[in-house]
Amino acid sequence: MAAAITGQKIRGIDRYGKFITIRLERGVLTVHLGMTGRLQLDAPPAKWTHAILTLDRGVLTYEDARQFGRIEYGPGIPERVAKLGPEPLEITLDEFSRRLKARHAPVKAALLNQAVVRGVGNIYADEALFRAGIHPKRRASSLSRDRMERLYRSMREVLAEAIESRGSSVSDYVDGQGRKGGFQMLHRVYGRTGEPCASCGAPVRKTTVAQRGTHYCGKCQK
DNA sequence: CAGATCACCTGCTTGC
DNA sequence: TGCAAGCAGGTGATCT
Repeated sequence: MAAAITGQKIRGIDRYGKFITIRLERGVLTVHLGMTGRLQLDAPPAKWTHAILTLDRGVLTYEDARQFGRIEYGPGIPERVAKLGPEPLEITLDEFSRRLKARHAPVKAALLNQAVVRGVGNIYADEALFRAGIHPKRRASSLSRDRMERLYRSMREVLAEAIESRGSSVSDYVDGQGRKGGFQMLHRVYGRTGEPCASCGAPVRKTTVAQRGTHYCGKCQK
């Protein structure tokens, strides 16, 4: 990969779901941060730095303690990435409804499934379901038209607000400039197990859906 | 084919 | 204090 990309200019940087795509002159670097990956400019090499890209101005490093992330290089984005579902901030309500209606899995599992929509992760699935008043284990196909619309709006609202707050720093997340995000302050259920629900006061509960920790209000979410 | 389960890793917190 | 277990922003392979 080093030999293939050396000397190429960076033509643009975009995002595709949870993937970061760095467009070069003859190919594309496709990056996924996994759980603990970080792309940083001018950060000194550390214990878990796996890639060092020397640029004309500065050094771009990839650091990842858990090593769940990856960097791929090819003529375009990989096929398995290209065929993921639509962007949640671009999809229409009708298309969103069609896709969820086709899923028998718990609605939270469907939201996390990147083939359904691309980009919704564990925090934002929990937060969107809370705002929509929908129980995470309810079958996606069982959602009424009204609930489907509430979930659609909540998902987009949560993502837009999280982006505005530059993400959620639950433990160690920092952006490319090394700054922590601020959305964790606005989480209503994620990481708030046992605390009173912001809406009704009942304690926030925690369960498991699709092998992921799942936070919800048993009283507000049906 | 959709859905469920497990595997991949390190590091931090919790409980005995 | 020490140590084992449990848990964490996510996919991807492999089962049923």
